[in-house]
Amino acid sequence: MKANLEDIAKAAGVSKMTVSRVLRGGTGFSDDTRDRVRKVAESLGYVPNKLAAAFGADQASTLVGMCVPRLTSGLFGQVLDGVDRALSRLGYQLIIGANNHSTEEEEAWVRQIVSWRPAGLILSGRTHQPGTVDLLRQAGMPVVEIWDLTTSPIDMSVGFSHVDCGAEMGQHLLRRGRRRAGYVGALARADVMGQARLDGFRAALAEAGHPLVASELLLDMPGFYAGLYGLETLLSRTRDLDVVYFHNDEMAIGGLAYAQARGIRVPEDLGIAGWGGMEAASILPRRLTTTVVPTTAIGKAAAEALVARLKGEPGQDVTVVPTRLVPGETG
Amino acid sequence: MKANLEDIAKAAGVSKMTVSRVLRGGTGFSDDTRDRVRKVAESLGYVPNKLAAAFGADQASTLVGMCVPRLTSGLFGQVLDGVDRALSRLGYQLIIGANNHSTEEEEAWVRQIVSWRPAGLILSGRTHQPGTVDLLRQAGMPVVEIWDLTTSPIDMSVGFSHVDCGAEMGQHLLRRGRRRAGYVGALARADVMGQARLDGFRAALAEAGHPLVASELLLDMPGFYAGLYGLETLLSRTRDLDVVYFHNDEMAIGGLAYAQARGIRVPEDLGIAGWGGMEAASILPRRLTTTVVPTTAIGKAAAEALVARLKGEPGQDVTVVPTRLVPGETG
DNA sequence: CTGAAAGCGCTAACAC
DNA sequence: GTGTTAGCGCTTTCAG
Repeated sequence: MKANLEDIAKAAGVSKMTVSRVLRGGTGFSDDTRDRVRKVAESLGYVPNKLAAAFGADQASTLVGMCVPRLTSGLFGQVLDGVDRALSRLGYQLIIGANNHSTEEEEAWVRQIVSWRPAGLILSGRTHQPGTVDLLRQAGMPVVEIWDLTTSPIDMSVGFSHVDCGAEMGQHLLRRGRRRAGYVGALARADVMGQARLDGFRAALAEAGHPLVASELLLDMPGFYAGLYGLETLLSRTRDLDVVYFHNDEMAIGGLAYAQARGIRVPEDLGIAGWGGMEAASILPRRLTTTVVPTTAIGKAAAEALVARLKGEPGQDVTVVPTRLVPGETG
Repeated sequence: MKANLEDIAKAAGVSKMTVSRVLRGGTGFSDDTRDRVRKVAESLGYVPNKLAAAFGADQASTLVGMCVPRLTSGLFGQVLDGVDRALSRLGYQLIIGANNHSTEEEEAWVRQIVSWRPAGLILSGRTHQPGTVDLLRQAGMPVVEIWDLTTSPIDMSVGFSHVDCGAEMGQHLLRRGRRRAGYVGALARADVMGQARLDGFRAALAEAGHPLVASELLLDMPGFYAGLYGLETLLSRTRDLDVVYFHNDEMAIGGLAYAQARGIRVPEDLGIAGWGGMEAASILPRRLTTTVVPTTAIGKAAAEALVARLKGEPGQDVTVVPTRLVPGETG
């Protein structure tokens, strides 16, 4: 990794500046010069130094940072995919981090990343440490908050309302005749967005006069086994339920497995509903009642909003993406 | 984002160098100076510029690049998680990219990332473009190839043998009395590691005198629905199978769903086996026969091997991680 | 169309 | 314990 612009310039008999212009595909050089410079660069195995470029220029790199709650979440994997595709197409590189549902960890990550002078940041959720918000406002760098809708973003927001998701599901289950609902969650209270769905769910039920009967908030990660175990625990406390809403589809599918193992008929004896819209929900023998979230579209929209802002193009500060309740055969 | 070392130096009445030493937690300053500098830095809202630091120092940043086949793969999400946890603990930041199972896309990504002068790179798979290998060797930067075992890595390798995975599963199914096996894959031939499992599987069957009866290689992503559809397609061509090996667990579970929908009894009428060890495999009414891959451990080992190399600590060039065939109730 | 000069913010090396 | 000097590789600005 030795050759730099100077080396190429010498070998090609031009100045550094001309080499720089040629290699960045600018204008202001003859075809002859261009060909000569390119050939020399190639033969020297030149690799540009973006560290120097970003530093020397105006301090803004083509790095974009993105912080997600967990890297093992299937939904966030899809969001990341949407972001990555859009960003790499536009010439940016993606730095990622996980905050483990902690705003403190998020702040630590943001401090690290901001010192790389990224072009922008994508954060998950609307809840942050005050210090994080101060830092980002002061840095004046484009920030997109995704996943959870906020009407007063730090800068921009792409998301949907978790409260509404929960409320809609509550109303749907009530329409289906369910009257005694339970809830199985995970991550304790660390996941504010899961909490928001529970809040919406609870409020919708209460409003209709059929309040939530019982809930079980596990400490675990929201996986298949947690759902199975969570339903078992919930039912050991209260048998008298006619439907259970789960933190997400993985857990709901775990709940389904428990019901099947115990001979509990779904949906006859017990309704089951999930959230997220994982692919497996639609191929189950009985399709899972769930809320489909447009994950990849959110990622794409976030990346594009960020880049639009960087290019000075007009764009919306708040983008609401629609979720869709898909009635299945389980509730 | 205005304050720099100079500003702090002036306000604290010391030199830039002293500020630099204090802020990096070095030695060579009085307690008094330290406290004063820290206070000033804090009050000025100083954010260090890693671009300048990495550039000015020795050209090696604390950035680590990692390229995975797909960001939507659950298994790679777990690997990323392992890498991220280890790396962030050690003070590095993670740049990611997806190559969509294409070595050409991988090379384009590597060229972008190398120009950020990362401390090291983690690549997935052992197959790369010649240009990629040349570039990396020339750059002399630590590289860990993960997932697919190679005894002649570019630099280091952490993985296991996909051929062995397939062979083991073939032998296991033969021991269980299966004689007419089929295979359902995805991603056509783009996924060389899935191909390797098929190769191993096929060879084990042939060796025992019960060669593979039929296989169906879909173009799709290896998901639940692809598995369902793939089994349907395979069986429409050949009814006479007593077991089917799938590209991964998602697809196997999709196959299970198809069998259930069609009244095909598993494992009586048809055995089903997957690969990967996703959590859902173990909570199915009939636990899926599969191969468990230590995803997070691979990520952790890769990150640690990289950092050991950076610190000049001795380490192994090739780390073999064991996979484990878990006999379930489906095959 | 091309080049020279200046400087981005930081750190290594050395001097005091 | 602290300061000075030099320079990393590039781009911006301005001059020709």
